[in-house]
Amino acid sequence: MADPIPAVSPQPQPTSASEQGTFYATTPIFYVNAEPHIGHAFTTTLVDVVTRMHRLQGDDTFFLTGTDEHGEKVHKAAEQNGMSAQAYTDLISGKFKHAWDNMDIAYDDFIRTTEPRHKEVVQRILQRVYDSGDIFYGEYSGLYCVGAERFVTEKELVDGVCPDDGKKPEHRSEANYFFRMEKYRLWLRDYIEDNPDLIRPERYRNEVLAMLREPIGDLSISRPKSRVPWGIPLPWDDDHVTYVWFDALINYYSVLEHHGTTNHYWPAVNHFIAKDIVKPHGVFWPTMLKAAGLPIYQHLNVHGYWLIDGTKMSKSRGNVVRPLDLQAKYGNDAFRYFLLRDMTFGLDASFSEVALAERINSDLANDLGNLLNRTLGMLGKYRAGVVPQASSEASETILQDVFAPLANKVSTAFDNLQFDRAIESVLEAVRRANKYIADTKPWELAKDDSQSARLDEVLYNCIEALRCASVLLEPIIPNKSQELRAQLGLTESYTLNQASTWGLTPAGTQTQAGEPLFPRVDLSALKDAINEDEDELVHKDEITIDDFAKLELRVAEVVRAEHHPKADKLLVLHVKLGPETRTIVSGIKQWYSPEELAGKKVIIVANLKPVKLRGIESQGMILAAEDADGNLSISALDKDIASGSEVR
RNA sequence: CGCGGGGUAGAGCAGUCUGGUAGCUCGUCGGGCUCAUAACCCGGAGGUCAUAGGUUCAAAUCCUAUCCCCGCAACCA
Repeated sequence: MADPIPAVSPQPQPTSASEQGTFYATTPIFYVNAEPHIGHAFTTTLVDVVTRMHRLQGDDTFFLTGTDEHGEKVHKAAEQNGMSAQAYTDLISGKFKHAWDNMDIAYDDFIRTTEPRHKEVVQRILQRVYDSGDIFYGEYSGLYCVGAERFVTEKELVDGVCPDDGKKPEHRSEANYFFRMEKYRLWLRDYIEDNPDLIRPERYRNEVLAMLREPIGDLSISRPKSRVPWGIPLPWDDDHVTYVWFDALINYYSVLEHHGTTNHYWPAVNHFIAKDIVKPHGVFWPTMLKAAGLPIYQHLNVHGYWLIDGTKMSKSRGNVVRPLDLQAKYGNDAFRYFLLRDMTFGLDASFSEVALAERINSDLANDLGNLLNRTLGMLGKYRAGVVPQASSEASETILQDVFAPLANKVSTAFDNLQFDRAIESVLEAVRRANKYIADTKPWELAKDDSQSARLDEVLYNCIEALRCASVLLEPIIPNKSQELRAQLGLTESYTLNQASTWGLTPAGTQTQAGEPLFPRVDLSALKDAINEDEDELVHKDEITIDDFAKLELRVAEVVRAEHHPKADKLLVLHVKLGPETRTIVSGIKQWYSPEELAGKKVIIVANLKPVKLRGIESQGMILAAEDADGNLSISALDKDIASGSEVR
């Protein structure tokens, strides 16, 4: 592999452990009841990167994303916004599309489940499964909560009443169609046992296997149109619409049907999802496919969550940094690089602006960007910016040897979902190139005319290292990779294979040194800014004395307190308010024990509309202060005063 | 006993499946270099691998128990 003679026309060869050929990758279709957030952005970016890597390998790829637009919640959200369901879904779906376009997401198709091309396929598959006898009509009878407009389970009930509205649910039965999912449970279990790579990483495979140890029941797949009008009608019964999964999951398949490429791409389908939807994708979807007589997907790849600043996102602080704003602030490429580099696939990772900035500085600015800068700097000074002819007899092949196995290594790591390691291996090579410059000392070679050929060789090696690194990182930082090569004077695109082939930059190429590829982020300024933000208070709109007069604040004496029987974080306080007694449910269990509250006088909001909390009515609210670190302290009175006294 | 993840250097993490010299990045300290974006290169310091017990010639890794942290879900009025 360490061929000292630069290859002139390398033969393309498979570079990866994965089969060359087709690669079909999907994100989930995102539900349109909220705008895109970091989670959506991550999955989509991930799939974009993976697809680009396969394209670089020469695979025929297809990348699908889209939006899930049916269902009760969408219907309601549209009503609340005073819009038709269609107009509402158009709006939100457009926001997703716009976000992806802004982030250089190169999807091949964007499916919306409200499109005719999708509906048609869903109905066809439903009919097929219905005809084969795996869908049956049943009365779903259960406890229906009118206030919440949904069925509740026995388990959910709190003291026999609905956890949502605190009223007793009524018995109701509803006609539903069911998919005989349980019938396929043991088949699926065996299938997963026989295909260890079906669900990855292993922890999620184990999780699905655990689900399959117990009966999974049959899956309700319809809702009466009278109650949920926004959905795909069942082909054999117009009074019912398809419910959630039988509609949504099929998108992965319906798009290929629409394009007539099912046979081509389907066998290579890779689903990428976050860990919250493992069950539908790991259990519902394969049994649905099986029942429809379709082959099972190749891989279900499950990633973890991005935690914001380690734990919580605090609404009370004005400084909550929204990750998608940072994408705009630091640029798509740096943002993508961070997302892929700083998460171990399958595990949760922590997102923070400082971590992002540190990653940019160390990897992209200091290592990669600076390598380009110093190389072009020397080339400009010593060779007028023209790529020299490297000697045909290389005296050393250090860098060449470092990059030679890299395409394979990166490709294999990608196949194993080890994106962070793939990136790290490229950066290792970049660091090696920086060391190479320190070791060979081109600035000294430049002073000695007899070393001219040696200097040519060293400079040429640096340029090749940069070219190769840019190709290897292209799926992750597509724009900056091209920019890097543009500075090298290279405009053509390369295959992954050519990232491990030395000598492809033609001698005589005129380089175009430009702005630093990734400017360094001023970390101390950033940290100062973050600290300042923390000190700044965010004020609400000014109110008048009349606004304030609406509040009825009173002194209440806690008679006794107890743990809420059905909640982790709530205490139930019995307070005396002058002649009255009241029950107040409060989320302060983490900070106060029932014993220490007894006898305390506190300030409460006395005219707050009562509400049931986990089954117990709360008739007021205790005033308490919470700081940025989550410490909580309830209001206290300076001197003893009669309970019931009004506070102004 | 709701589901799940984690505890490895000051910080962030890999390594655990498959036992065999505890590793990476950042930070820090010292040195070098001057082509470069206060960069880059070399070296040092810093670890009872959460705890206890067990298996083993050998345990971060396998087994048992315990403690602590976190996420999801249900409720912080």
